Amino acid sequence: MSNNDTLLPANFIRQIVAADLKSNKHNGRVATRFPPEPNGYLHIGHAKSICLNFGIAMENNGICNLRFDDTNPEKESIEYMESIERDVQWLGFKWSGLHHASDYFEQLYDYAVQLIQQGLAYVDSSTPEQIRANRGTLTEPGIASPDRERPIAENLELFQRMRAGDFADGQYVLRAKIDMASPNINMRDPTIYRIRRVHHHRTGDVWCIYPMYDYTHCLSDALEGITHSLCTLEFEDHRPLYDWVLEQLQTPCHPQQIEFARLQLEYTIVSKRKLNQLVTEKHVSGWDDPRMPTLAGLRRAGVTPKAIRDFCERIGLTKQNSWIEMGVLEYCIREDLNENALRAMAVLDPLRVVIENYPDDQTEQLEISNHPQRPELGKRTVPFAKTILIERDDFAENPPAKYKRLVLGGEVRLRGSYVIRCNAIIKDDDGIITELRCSYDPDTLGKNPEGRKVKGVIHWVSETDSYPAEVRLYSRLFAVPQPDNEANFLTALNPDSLEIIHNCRIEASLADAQAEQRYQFERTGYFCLDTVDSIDGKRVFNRTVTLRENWEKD
RNA sequence: UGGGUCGUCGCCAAGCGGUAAGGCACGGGGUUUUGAUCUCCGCAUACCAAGGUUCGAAUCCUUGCGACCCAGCCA
Repeated sequence: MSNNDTLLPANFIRQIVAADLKSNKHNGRVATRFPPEPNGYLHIGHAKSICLNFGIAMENNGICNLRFDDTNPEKESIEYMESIERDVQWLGFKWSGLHHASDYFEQLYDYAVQLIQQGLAYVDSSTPEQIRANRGTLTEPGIASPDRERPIAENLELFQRMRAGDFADGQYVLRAKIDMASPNINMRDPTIYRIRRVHHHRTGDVWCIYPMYDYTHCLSDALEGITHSLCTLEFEDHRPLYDWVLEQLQTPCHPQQIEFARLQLEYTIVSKRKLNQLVTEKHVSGWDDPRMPTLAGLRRAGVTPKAIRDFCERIGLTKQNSWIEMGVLEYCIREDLNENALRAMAVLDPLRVVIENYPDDQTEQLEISNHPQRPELGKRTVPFAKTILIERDDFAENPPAKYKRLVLGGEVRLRGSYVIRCNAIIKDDDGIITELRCSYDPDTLGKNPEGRKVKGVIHWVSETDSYPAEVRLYSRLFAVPQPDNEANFLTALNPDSLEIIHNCRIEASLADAQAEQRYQFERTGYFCLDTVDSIDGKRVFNRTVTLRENWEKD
């Protein structure tokens, strides 16, 4: 038994694979695949499936393919395909083979011909409406199409002519001949080929007939030698059809389909249709808007691949429909960022502080640790001067109970610097505080003052040796836990999901912040440079997640 | 009221007949130049319900109840 068996939590799929390995069901092979349809960007729900499929393969020295389920060219595109490849790699996985269902179109066609020859498929001229009407209902059996007993030779000729383009779109379909009375509606002679004159992003105009998912997926799995075909719960009813197709045809193998519950995350949606709607109706800036649950969005927000992988492991894997609280994802993000993000100071809402007893033209280059628990991450230089900026709400004229920041006549520690005392408040004509006059204790750099305790610590930047920046504070995109349950999910959008702050000041070391670097703006949250809008010297930072807040804000 | 699937702590989730793991959340204590981190402690006599089998049941059986999925020429 390897270490993995003791370190990784048990789940029912790991158990099935382990049992199959033990019984030598697939001659010791484990082969999985991640099979997205390229009709949208990958989201956090796909991450669960990616981690599962690639994870199962890696844990067992198996292989995992990336396969595009590109059988419906109407909705698919190259852009989506490219984004999917990019996102899977970013998440940290490397596929064994890169395949497309469209690679198998010729073989799929040949298999269909075999089905016809075996009397197990027929060309139907019924209209979509007739097919639906004759399918029966959940409680009543369907009735046979008049074409169901069409002679094999005729089916063969018609199917060949469907491919040749002799017929109009929709004029005929190829149907599997199974059981119109089956209690499982998927088995009531499902359509397996339709005529559609649509340009396919990979096969161009070579085909005018396209195979359906149920027919394509099982055969693609078999052709790739997949051992465990993992999919979500809604396909449980399709498993009999998956197995039926493979049982009728001579295929390289017969993979086992196993279903698991898809991810449902509170305060978000993972419906590609709805995500697409958010993009096209401009409720967000794009598929990579940092509020989107897409991998591209999470990446731009500063979430790390490691955090997402950790999340996918923590949430477990079962067949139970369940809702994961946002707190779990946030915990995973903070855990990684707390350990690895460089600390820095940024003042979001600056208030000027003049230190009256500090020399006018003096500037000190203070050395401050990049990480309080990890000295190996080094130090940075932060300039300190007579005039500094602090966070406006780190001062209170009328402090609430237990307030431990700066108050008139009180002391506070400037992080990595001196202890200062507030001596006076200066206001403008409207009564707005414009400046604080303070004094510093020169004997408090790197040590605590004697004879008294200074509880509060606040962050700051030098007024002259700091830089302007735009900071974008993101919070949950939706205001309700289950937006999908709303009559119209758009009404559940959180109007305050983005707050843009223009006049922030960041410490000098942040001037050359790198795109991939994650920072903790101390006492504020985790941030990273926005890769899209930080241009021409303009610095834009995205908040990935706040720091945990254990105290009651007033 | 056809078929499929699922019901263990607020949210996830182990458990696979021998007497309820763990994580998140939450509450409380300690450390701390981030109200962060870290750390210690607490948190299901109880497993949808009711019967039954057994020395022993969350685990087996029976009957209920509840939830989710399926009637695309989507995947």
